[in-house]
Amino acid sequence: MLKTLRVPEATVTRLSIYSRFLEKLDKNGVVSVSSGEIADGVGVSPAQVRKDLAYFGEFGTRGVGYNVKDLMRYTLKILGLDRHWNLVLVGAGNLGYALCTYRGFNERGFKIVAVFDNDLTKIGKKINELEVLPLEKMPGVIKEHGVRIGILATPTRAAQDVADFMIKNGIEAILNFAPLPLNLPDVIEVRNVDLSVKLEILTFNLGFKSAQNV
Amino acid sequence: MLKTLRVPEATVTRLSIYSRFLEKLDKNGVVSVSSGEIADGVGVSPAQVRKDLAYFGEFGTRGVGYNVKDLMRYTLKILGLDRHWNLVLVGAGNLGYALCTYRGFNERGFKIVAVFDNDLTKIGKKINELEVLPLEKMPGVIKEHGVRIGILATPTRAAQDVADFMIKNGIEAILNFAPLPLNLPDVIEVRNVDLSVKLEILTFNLGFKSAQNV
DNA sequence: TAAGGGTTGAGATAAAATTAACAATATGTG
DNA sequence: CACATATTGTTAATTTTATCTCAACCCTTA
Repeated sequence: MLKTLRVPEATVTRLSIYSRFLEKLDKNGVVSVSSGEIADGVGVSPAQVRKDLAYFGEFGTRGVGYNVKDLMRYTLKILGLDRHWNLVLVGAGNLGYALCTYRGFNERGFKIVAVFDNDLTKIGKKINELEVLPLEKMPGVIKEHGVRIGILATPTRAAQDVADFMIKNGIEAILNFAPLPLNLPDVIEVRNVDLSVKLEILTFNLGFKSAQNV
Repeated sequence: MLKTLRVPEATVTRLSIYSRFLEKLDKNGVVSVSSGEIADGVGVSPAQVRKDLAYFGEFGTRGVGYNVKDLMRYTLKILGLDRHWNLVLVGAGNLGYALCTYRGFNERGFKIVAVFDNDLTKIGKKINELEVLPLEKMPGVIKEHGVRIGILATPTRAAQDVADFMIKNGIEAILNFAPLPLNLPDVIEVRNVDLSVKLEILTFNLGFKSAQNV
């Protein structure tokens, strides 16, 4: 069914944005939408929207546009969000705490089922209804909850070891918040969320702007 | 001096990665490095490293490579990190708290000088040595500390209004953690850190992988 | 039913980014 | 010094991504 050959990652990223925008439209009772309206809503071109969708099929009606609810469901399905995903998180520091309590994950069907840390002062503490567990409990949790994705929110120095440990226990994909390039087998999907990189894009652009004015 | 015409954003992103890698090499006492070693270290191709650097000048020596300390300084300078940047942060929730205490910002020369929130239960509380202030105090803080960049870590519903308020008070660039597209003047630099988008890239890829196997 | 306006999907075109190739240059060795 | 090896910077080729264009199609209205 998926006629996907190779989908640019930028397309997947935008699809995620489209789908959230469509959810908002749907919540507001909007029934039909055009590529131009989606484009305006999320800040891309209408052609881009249509091209992105074209990787996966034909979802609209010529002369009419797209049915909001249908397109929302299609996009969610394409992203693999027509189901729930159980996650594990390692690192019960401030960032780990924030991620555990982040509403945005739940809204998209993600559930953190366990939090791990090796810091004895953190083990046993509660984050919402979750108790912080020692790393050694991870294998059991992964099996029990069918976890395929792990979130890495440890200090930088621990990140590589923890990532290796996750993989040894069957984790297939890692969302990495530690600011270092992980060295992992190619079959493992890794995406980095580097909190300061985007800040540095801002400072680069501000600096460039100043230079232009001189 | 900068022979910059138009630099791809991906190049700036990688530059940020390179510069952190170079800092690590420097800390480890490494004096000289080749584009191939940088490439291996951060997971890109050697040609990519050289091309990226070529946007900004000639920093290496043919047949030899790059001086680590020099290249580190050049990359930091290009990114605008040869100075300190004062930031303001709005939203004293769990994410705001985590960002305030995030070491990675400090390490790169960023300093959050004030935290704002309009939630009366949060105003007055302390995050490290910073007191959470009401939004109305922002104009003064921005002027006093020469703040040009704001971090937005509010709930989604408040994000647009807060962004408008920041801009009205002179903020030129925003790092937005709220999962919605902000509608702002073109002169304002905005970058979004969407915590769940990258998770959705992972689920997309996991789903796609399964599909391939069928 | 015919005409006009709107919108998609897809192929053609253009632009941008990445990779490859190689001349130029440095170092080390006999 | 001559030669072999290493590595950059730059140009060209390739690949990838985005934009443009327009036929096909839907809907409304007369």
